[in-house]
Amino acid sequence: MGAPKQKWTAEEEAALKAGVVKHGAGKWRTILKDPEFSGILYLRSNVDLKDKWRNMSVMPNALGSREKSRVTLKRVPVQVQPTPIKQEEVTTSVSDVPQSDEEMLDDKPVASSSAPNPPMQIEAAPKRSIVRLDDLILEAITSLKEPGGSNKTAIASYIEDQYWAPPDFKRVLSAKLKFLTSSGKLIRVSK
Amino acid sequence: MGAPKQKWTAEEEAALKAGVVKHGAGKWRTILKDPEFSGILYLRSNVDLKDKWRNMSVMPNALGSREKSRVTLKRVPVQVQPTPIKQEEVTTSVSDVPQSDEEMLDDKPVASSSAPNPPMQIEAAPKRSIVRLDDLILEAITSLKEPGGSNKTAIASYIEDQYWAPPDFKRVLSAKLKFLTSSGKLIRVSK
DNA sequence: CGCTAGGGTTAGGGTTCA
DNA sequence: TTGAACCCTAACCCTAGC
Repeated sequence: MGAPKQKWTAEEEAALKAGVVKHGAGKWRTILKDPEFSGILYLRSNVDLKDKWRNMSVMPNALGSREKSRVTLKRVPVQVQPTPIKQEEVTTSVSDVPQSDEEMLDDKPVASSSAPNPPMQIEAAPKRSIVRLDDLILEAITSLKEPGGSNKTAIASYIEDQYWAPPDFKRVLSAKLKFLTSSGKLIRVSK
Repeated sequence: MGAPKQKWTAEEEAALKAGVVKHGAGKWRTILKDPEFSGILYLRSNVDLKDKWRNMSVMPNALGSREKSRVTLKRVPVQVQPTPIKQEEVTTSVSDVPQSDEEMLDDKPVASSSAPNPPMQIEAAPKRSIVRLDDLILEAITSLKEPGGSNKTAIASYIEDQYWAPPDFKRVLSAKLKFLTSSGKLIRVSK
């Protein structure tokens, strides 16, 4: 058969994201021919880009499928243990951040009054926006391509320029960047 | 719950084998739709076929040759790797179609004049080796010192001789050389 | 033909269960 | 503990419509 199956690397994903920012989603052939990305994506086809973008855009499990109380429940067994946070894949640049991330974004007054004994599992489903923010930051940094790392302001400007941002976005971003850098997920953010 | 685990019968296994002989491994849906087998395999899905074939293909206690590194590579620790080339993961999505285009690059001698790709500033993650591959190519060319530049086969041989190379290394190298020459980073010299 | 969108299929890691 | 059976889904294929 043909190719054994090539997993996308973080580098390639970053290039694709940057390419979409620059040329727009749907301009796969254009992105591929852009010298800025061809060096990284030279092994991929325009269709590969399209497919990858499609499943990158699929948000983590859309809730709603209540028809299965399946596997997710299963992984509760050991919960008393002070198990260290499971390490994520290291090859990712700004990876999906494990739980301890909430500190800055969780202001939500989730009104779940009569919860007798809330199962404080590590498992939940909240951090959608957090993952998203990681992606945006990555996108900003890769697009800005400033030697030595981009500064906070530039990153904020970039994101606000490309997307709609909520009123307190700067505060959130600031906290996020602080977390990412202090935890070693981002090398450094100048200034 | 739903599926109590359906053991495969000898008849089903025979049908699967015959199906693979007739249509080839990987053509699971095709096998399933073939009237010759659908009467027997009607309880199975294409995925079932694939899984069963995988199980059947597992050789008894094969301490697989060079494939043992798979597990080791799964989760890369956070640190700079001192080892030479380790893992490449790439390939075009070209199927078994005779890409005459790519073959034309074969045997074309090349000489250097290169420039490395700029690394990204996001975190010292184990990055995949586009840069390293450039270095290896350069090393090969300079070491070989062939007047007029080295051809692709010689470069591949040199690298494979000096380092461990993944199974589809030649394809990767081929694509890389094609990119480097077409983008002007390597100058092709007529033999 | 080349390209993109979108549905369909496969490959391979992971999980469950006897 | 092991391996067969089954699940999840990224990666890849096929094809209609332009």
